[in-house]
Order: sequence, then C-alpha cells, then structure tokens
Amino acid sequence: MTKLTVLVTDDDQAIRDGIEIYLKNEGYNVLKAADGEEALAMLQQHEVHLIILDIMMPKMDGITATFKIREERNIPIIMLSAKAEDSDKIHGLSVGADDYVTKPFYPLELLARVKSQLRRYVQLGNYEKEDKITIDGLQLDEAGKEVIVDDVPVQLTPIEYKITELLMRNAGRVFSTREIYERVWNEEAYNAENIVAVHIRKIREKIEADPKHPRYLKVVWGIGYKIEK
Amino acid sequence: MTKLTVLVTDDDQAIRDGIEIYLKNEGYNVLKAADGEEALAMLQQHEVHLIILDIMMPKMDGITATFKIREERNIPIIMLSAKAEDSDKIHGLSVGADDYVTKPFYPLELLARVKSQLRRYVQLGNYEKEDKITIDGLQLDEAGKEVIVDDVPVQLTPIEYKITELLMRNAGRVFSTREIYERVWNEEAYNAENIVAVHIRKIREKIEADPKHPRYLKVVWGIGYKIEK
DNA sequence: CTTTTTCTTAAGGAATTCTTCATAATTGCA
DNA sequence: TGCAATTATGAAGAATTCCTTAAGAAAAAG
Repeated sequence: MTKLTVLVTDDDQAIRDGIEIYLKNEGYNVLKAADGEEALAMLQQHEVHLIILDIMMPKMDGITATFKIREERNIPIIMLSAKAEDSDKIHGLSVGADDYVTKPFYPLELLARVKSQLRRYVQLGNYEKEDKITIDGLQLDEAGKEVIVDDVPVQLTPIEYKITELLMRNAGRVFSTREIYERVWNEEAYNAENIVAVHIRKIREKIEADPKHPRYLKVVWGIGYKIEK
Repeated sequence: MTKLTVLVTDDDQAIRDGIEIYLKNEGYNVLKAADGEEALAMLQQHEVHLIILDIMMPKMDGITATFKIREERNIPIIMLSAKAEDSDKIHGLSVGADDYVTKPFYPLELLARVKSQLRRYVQLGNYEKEDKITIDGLQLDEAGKEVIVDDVPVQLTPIEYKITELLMRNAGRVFSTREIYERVWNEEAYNAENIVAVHIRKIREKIEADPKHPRYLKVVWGIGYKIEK
C-alpha cells in the first residue's frame, strides 16, 4: 500500500503550510497550490487522492475548480470557506464537493474529515490497486489471495500474503523489519525483528526453489528485505 | 459488459444533477426523473439497472413507486430520505428497497452503495448471466437451479445454490464468509462465520467426492473460500 | 394441519497458523 | 582472524480459524 497524496489549495501560504504539517504528520504526501489553476495543473502531473480547496481564491475560485475537476474525476474534495460567506452558495456539496469545513477550523477536525473521505475513497476501490503483479516468475494474484511461482499456485497464510504483497507492490524498495511489522500488523513494532524473520523464512520455503539462496526475497544486510524489481 | 444505466429520481434538480456528475464519471449512463410517475415511465422506455429514489416527491412518492416497481421487476432500488422523516416509514427496506441513504449524504457514500448494489445485481442477479458455467467436472445449470458433478445432477437447496453460483461465477476469487453472507442473504453480516461454514459443508457433501480434501470448494486460510478457475 | 425439508444456532474438536524462545549461521568490520 | 551484530532455523505451546455434529426453529410441501 503506497502513500496517499493530498493536494492543499489556498491562496494564503500560512494556511497551506499549516495544513501540510498536520497531514505530513499523518503520513500523507502533500502537494500545494495557490489557486484553482495551479491545482488543476498539479492534478495533471501527479497522482492525487484528495483535494482541499479554498473557495475564495484569485484567478480561479474553488467552486469553478470543483466543476472542472468533476468533469473528469471523482476524487474527494473538501472545501474551505470563511464563516461569513452565504451558507446557501457555499453549500459546496451541491456543486460537487464531498465535505465542507468553515474557517477558522480546528486542524484536527480537518484531519478527521480528510481521513474519513480517504477511507471511503480507498475502500470504494476508486483508488485501484493492481490485481495482478508479475515479477520474473513470481505472480501476485490479488483476487485469489495467492502467489503463483512459475505457473504453480502457492498458498500463503494471511500474514505471509500481506508481507509478500507489500514487497511486490513496492518492488525494489527495501523495508526494515520494523516497517514490515508496522504495515502488516498495523501496530507499533516492539521486538519485531524475530517474528518477521520467521515469516520471511516461511515465505521463502514456499516461493523459493532454494531458500538458502533466494531468487526473489532478498535480505539487504543491516537494513531489511526486498524483492527485486 | 455494456454500460450500466442508473435512474436518478428526485424532485430537486440540483441533487439530480449533482448525482449525475458522479455517476457519469464512474462510467454509468444516467437517466433522470422528477417524481415517481416519471420514473415509472422511464422504466418502460429504457433499460435501467438501478434506481435511486427520493422518498418525498410530488405526484408519486418513493414508497408508492417502489411498490409499483416491485410488482414487475427486481432491479436494485436505493432510497434517499431526509434525516428528519419518521424512521418507521422511511425504513424503505421493508417495502422493497435494497439500500437506504439519508440526506444530506456524502456523494462518495452514495456512489459506493450504487456500486455495491450493481455488483450484486450483475454478478449474482438477473442481469446478463451465463446460464451454463463449467469448471472442470463441475457444471452450473442455471435453468434447473442445480449443479452437475461429473455428469450426475445434484440437487442443492436455494442457499446452497446461491453460494455455489457466486463462487462459480467468480471462479478464482476468494470470498470471505462475511462477503458470502452479505451477497447471498442480502443483509448485514453479523456472526455469519458459522452459518456460512455449515452451508459450505453441506455443499461439499453434495459436490465433492471426498469432502475432507475438496477438489472444487477450497478454503483459503484466514480469508475465505473459493472455487479454482 | 401434518409431514418433510431446509435453515439456524451452539458447542466441542480438529487443523492450521502465529508467536516465542533458544540456538545456529552468516555478514561486516576492526 | 575474531568479534559483534544481524539474520536464519527448529521446535513447542498458544492462539486462531475451520470443521463437524446434532438438535430445535422455520419454512415449504403435501
């Protein structure tokens, strides 16, 4: 599962930067734009999973931008607006925004809404992950929750599958045992080295012809494990 | 598979248009109607695969419309209602709706429900389905609602048939007990593990030569069941 | 209304997987 | 080479998941 990216659009740099800090803290990638035009340009160039859009901006305001975005995509949009603005007009929900926060806002509230929208978006499958990944003779079959080694289906346990999935979806990248533990178990890693090592070994037993000299699941000494791209 | 068509029925044009944008982005055809009568007329003239129906509408309200539609057809219906409305009346599920969303709603949530219902309808329901599927020595006979194992017809009960159908129409894909329950029973899964397991066993008794070592209906440990492609 | 079939529920047992711990092997570096 | 750090392995008990049985409830058929 790769990092999710949020595009923050506001003409006030202080606000952009403030929001950025909170989002980065939660592990999101953050892109920034100062107006609607910039935001649209960003969308062309980067993979974005959620947009925060201020309504009042120079060049292109948030509502216009929402229309433009909605012509092409269903990505979640959260609108920001000053309290004073007319509540009918600003009810951006009707123009295609998915949620709506009035300024001034509590950063944690915005954060909660970002999370909520992303959860929906990701669960909905709008944010699609490949369901077939092939690396050399190794194939990940997402639908069947199995791995195919040289055309032979291999059953993995849930944990084994998740680890393999993580390494294959990010092939070439090295993951420390700590990282693997946190992403697969979804909890703080404490003394996780050994348990991850045990599972790695089990996976190797199943997918490697010669576990002593692994062809796919390799160790990077002192750092972690990876599957070569 | 050809494009699926959704009929959006609401007396508020802004809502109709808002929903339309999301659905079109997702690749659906969209038809619109302002009240129940219009909706029924639309149904006569066009092929529709799912209906979104507001409850409060002039001329003919959503509940009446649901009754009329259900007299003839089994297509999925999603009801919209204002939060304030009386929870007994609005519990449209009892009058034949398949799902139910309160206003104001998050567009992405509605979209998720539309997708979920359509998936059910298309994959398991009455829409464009093959009426003969063969997997190895296993044959699904839609007309006779039975399964043929090595040329020997086998009678399944309704639930058994539906489970088998789901797994065969999506051969190779793993379904959790929860998913199986929700798709077959068409309701929220609560403590569904056991009941699904019992049915699985019954099916195995009927279609497997050696239920202890199933050839078709396999378990994927910690995840669910599948029938291999 | 009675009989038969199907569905649901509960509970114990069986099988598989996960974790832990002890120990061995390997690597990088002084 | 020898040492320290890191990774690999084996085996056992704990934990989880699945299977099976059986009996009563519900639904369908007669």
